[in-house]
Amino acid sequence: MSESAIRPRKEFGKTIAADITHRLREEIIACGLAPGEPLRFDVLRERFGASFTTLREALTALAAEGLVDAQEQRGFRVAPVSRQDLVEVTDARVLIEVELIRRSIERGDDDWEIAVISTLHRLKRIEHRDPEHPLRDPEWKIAHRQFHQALVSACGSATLLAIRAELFDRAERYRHLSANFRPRPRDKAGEHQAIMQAAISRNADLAVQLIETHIRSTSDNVATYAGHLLDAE
Amino acid sequence: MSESAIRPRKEFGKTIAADITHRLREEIIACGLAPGEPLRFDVLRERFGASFTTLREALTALAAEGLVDAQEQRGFRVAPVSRQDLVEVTDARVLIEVELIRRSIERGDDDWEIAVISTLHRLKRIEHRDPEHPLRDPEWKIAHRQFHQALVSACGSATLLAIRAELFDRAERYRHLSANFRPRPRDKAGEHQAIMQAAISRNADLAVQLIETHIRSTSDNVATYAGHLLDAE
DNA sequence: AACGGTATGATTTTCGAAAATACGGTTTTG
DNA sequence: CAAAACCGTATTTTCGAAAATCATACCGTT
Repeated sequence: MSESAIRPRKEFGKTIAADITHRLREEIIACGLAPGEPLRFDVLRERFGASFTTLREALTALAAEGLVDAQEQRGFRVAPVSRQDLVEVTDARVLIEVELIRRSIERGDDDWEIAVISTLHRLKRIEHRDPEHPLRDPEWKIAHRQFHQALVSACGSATLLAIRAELFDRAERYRHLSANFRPRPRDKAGEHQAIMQAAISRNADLAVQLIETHIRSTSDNVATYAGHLLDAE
Repeated sequence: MSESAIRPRKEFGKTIAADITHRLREEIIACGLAPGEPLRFDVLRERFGASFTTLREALTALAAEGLVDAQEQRGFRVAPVSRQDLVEVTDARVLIEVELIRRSIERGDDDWEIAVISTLHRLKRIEHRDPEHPLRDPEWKIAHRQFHQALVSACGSATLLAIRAELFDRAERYRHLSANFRPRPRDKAGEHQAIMQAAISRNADLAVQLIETHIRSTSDNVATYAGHLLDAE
């Protein structure tokens, strides 16, 4: 039953507003819309084919997520980037992700172990198939996100998971920002493997330490190779 | 120059949407709109005097804050309450607030100390003036919020402060929920005083312990006296 | 009576026009 | 000459009507 010909757009979610929100979010994270760039309605209207009101709703939602900056009576713009913001996001991620990993290792059942193992497996297969700059590959991005999501999925708190997801998105935008200037991705595959093993063997202290290093070194990488973009604002 | 006759409403923020968002948030927190209650546009339209679109924008923003539940194609409703949600909110608050108190005590300067002392002073004066159920007094609510805000204000992370503020709002709704059934407020004044002293004397471990107890006992109170409302959903 | 499908009314969602506001360049005034 | 006031344009913000969708009651069939 192919409905793809019937519904022209609206790939995600039932309402147009939810779909636009999703597409805008993706585009901001991927830096297809540059940080600080003004988001004028005429432009968005043409680009996304939705009306003022619908776009406004999407922008409002993204403003609450921290990806868009709303200036009352003066429109919206893509949230600017800065060293300070990168530090804050990294810091908050460590605080929360560390706690969620601990809880997941404490509470995770068989399904959790299976999810962690299988998402890592898919991630590795994608990396093997195409070992170059992974951020350019949408499939890698999804698989990477799902592996990290699986790791914390057994924490038992939807509230903290939602907060974590927002911070993950904000951090991923910084990764994209530096992707064009980074010489070579470091050994992420190995790190992911080690994190998985620590988690499955219920070695919470080790998993926590690995995750913290993983997050911080990614952030350091961004600060190093995209530094010129962070100060220019 | 009294403009109050010119602009009929719009007390907070420049745009109507921001104002409606603010008023709706207050009303949901104060349980003037009951948890789970459907938010139909006709009703809201009459109550707040704004158009569909403007209301929709406000509801979208509040949905991102976790105070409103958006069901695609089936409208909005006030976010439901539950024991599970109360536990999650309490838990997340402890995790974050404890960390922010530590950082504030570490980094707070003279202005921070002054803010902590003066906000507590105002809170105590209001309590002294009118020592009965404080949640009914809007001034007490504001002063109470400002004291707790001041305590963490020197943490240095706008990102974490924003998350903390959302969780504070969600927790305050639960406090209102149980306010009508609680026999007598316990000795909050004394707790606040002790927290202030621990913070000012830079005794981080003590301050952290007091804050955690403060948050958890408030939550326990809610669970005890509003338990019937939490299970009924 | 039970079931499935359909028409009807209620409600949400989307749209583009209209009003309100900000921006930039020009003139006016002290 | 500098600063303030003005005016036209660009842009955002708000509105209510129109389209889309959902919920319910109704009807015919088994």
